[in-house]
Amino acid sequence: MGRTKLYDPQDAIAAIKNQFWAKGFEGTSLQDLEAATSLPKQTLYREFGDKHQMYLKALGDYERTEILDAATTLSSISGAKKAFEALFEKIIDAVDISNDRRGCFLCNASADRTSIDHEIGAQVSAMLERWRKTFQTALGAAQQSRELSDILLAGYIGLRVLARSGLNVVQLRGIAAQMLTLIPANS
Amino acid sequence: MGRTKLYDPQDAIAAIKNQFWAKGFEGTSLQDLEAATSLPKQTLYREFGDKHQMYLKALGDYERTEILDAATTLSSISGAKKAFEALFEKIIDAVDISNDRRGCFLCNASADRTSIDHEIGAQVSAMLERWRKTFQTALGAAQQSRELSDILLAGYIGLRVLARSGLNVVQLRGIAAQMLTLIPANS
DNA sequence: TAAATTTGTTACCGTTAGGTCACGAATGAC
DNA sequence: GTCATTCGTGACCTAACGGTAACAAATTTA
Repeated sequence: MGRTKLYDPQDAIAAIKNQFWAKGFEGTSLQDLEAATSLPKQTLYREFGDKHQMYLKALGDYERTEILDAATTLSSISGAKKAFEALFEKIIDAVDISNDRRGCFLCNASADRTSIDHEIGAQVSAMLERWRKTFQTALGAAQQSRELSDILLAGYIGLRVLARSGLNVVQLRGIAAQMLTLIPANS
Repeated sequence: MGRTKLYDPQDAIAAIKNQFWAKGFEGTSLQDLEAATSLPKQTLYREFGDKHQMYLKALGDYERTEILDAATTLSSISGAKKAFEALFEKIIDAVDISNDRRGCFLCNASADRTSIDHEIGAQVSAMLERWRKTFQTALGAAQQSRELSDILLAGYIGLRVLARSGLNVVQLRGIAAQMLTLIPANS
C-alpha cells in the first residue's frame, strides 16, 4: 500500500501552527511553511490541502494542544480564583521568562482573519465559545451569571493582545490581579 | 508653482485607513488602495511613501479622528462611570445599528503587525499608552490606582475583538456592564 | 506670456505569491 | 518477486505583488 511517510503529520501541523501564530495568515508564505516544516510544498498540499485549510487545521491543533493545556490548568485546581490565578500566571510567566510575546493564536486570528474569511470566522467563533464555556465550568459555584465568564474572556483577550504589543510584565500582572477581584472568593 | 491637486490628501488617507482597518496590512494590496481612494498608485506613492508608511499614516489618522472622537465622548461627560458607559454604548450601538464589526483599528494592528514590523509596533505601543492615559484622565477622582485604567484598557480591547469576531450584542452589553462595576460610583 | 513645477496617466520592472504537473524512488500487499 | 500505490523532488505555471521610470497635461508664479 505504498511508501511510508518520512515525516510526522503531527509535527508538521505543529510547525505550521507556530508559523501562522507568529506571522499571521497573509504574513506567512508557502515558502515560510516549507522552511518551518522542512517539507516541500508538494507534500504540504497533498497532506493538508491549500493554505486556507492549513490555517484551519493549525487553529484546530492550537485548540487540541495549547487551549487544552490551559483548560487542564484551570480544571486541575480547586477554587475558581486560584485556578484563574494559575492560568494568568502561566501566561505572564511565558512572557517574563521565555519572552513569549506571540499572544494567543485564537485572539490573533480573531483580529486578523475573521472579517475576510467567513469559514475561518466561524471556526474562531466556535473556538471562542468553547473557551468561554471552559471558563464557565472553571468558575463553578463561583459563577453568578453568564456575564462573569464573558468579561473574563474579554479580559483574557485584552491581556494577551497587550502582551503581544509589548506591555511590560508589571502592568500585565496588574491586569491579571484586577481580573481576579471579579471572582467571588467562596468556592 | 505647479499644478493643484485634484484630490484631497485627507480624504485619501481616510480611505486608506478604512481599507487597512477592514482588511489588515497584508490583506490590503496597492490595487485595493487605488480602488478605495480612486487614485492611481503613482499618486499614492508620491503623496504618502510606500505601503509601510501609508499604514503608519493610517494609524495616525485613526488616532486623529476615531480615537479623538472617543476621547471627547469620555471627557465631555462628568462622572467616570457615566462617561465609560457612554463610550461602550457608542461602540456597541455601532455594532447593533450599523453592523459595524471592524473592531478597533489599533487593536487589530496590535494583534496583526506588531510582531513583524517593529516601527509599527512602536507606534502601536505609543498609541495604546496614550489611550490608556486618556482612560486615566477620564477616571479622575474615581481612579484608585494605575491598575484600574490598565484593566479597563484590557477589557476594552477584548470587547472590540469579540465584536469583530461576531459576538452578539446582548453578550457585548453584558461585558460592558461588568466592566462598569469596576469603576467606583463616587465622583 | 514664459518658465518652472507638480500633477495624472501609461507602461513597465523584477520578485514572489499560491498552486500544479510529471516523474523517479521507495515500500507496502499479494 | 511483482505490482500497485504513495512517497519526495524538480521544474513549471499564471497572476498578482510592491515599486519605478518616463512623459504629457495642467496651473501657478513671475
